[in-house]
Amino acid sequence: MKHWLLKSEPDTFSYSHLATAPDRRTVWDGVRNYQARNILRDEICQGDLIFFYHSSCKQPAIVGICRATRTGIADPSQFDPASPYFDPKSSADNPRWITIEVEAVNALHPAITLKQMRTDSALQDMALLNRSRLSVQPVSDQEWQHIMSLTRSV
DNA sequence: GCCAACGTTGGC
DNA sequence: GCCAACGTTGGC
Repeated sequence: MKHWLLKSEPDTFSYSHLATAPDRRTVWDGVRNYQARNILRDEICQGDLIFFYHSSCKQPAIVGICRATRTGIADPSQFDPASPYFDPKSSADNPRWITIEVEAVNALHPAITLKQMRTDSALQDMALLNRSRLSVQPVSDQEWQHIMSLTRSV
């Protein structure tokens, strides 16, 4: 099983939004970057565990864990003209944006802040620190285990 | 709000 | 296919 990291702006969709959603699940819509799409479409497998990261906020941090419950979903927002993520160049028989469904597993206490990760020698190769704009990222087994050792999931 | 990094668009 | 212009992300 591989590990991943998803970014979300908490003002838009926070970990607690996920944890209180019906079935604690949501379709991860709105990703419109091809590299991120390729990871969602080709690499994340059902059952994979994923860090939930809060970006563009006061304290950027990994705040929870979720699990990929379904894969290969055509992002419904690409077909919705009222959505900011509408893509007129996409079609139902050849959807451009493929995503996953995720389910909340646990919040992390404490959350692991970006600041803390930046100063942790075990985490210097993290994509988060080096490919900071990518909104769907791989997390190595070592990085995952290390971060888990710094916190407890509740 | 600023701005660096970097992805995308479109003219040529 | 190049690359300048432009748009977006996201930390600070």
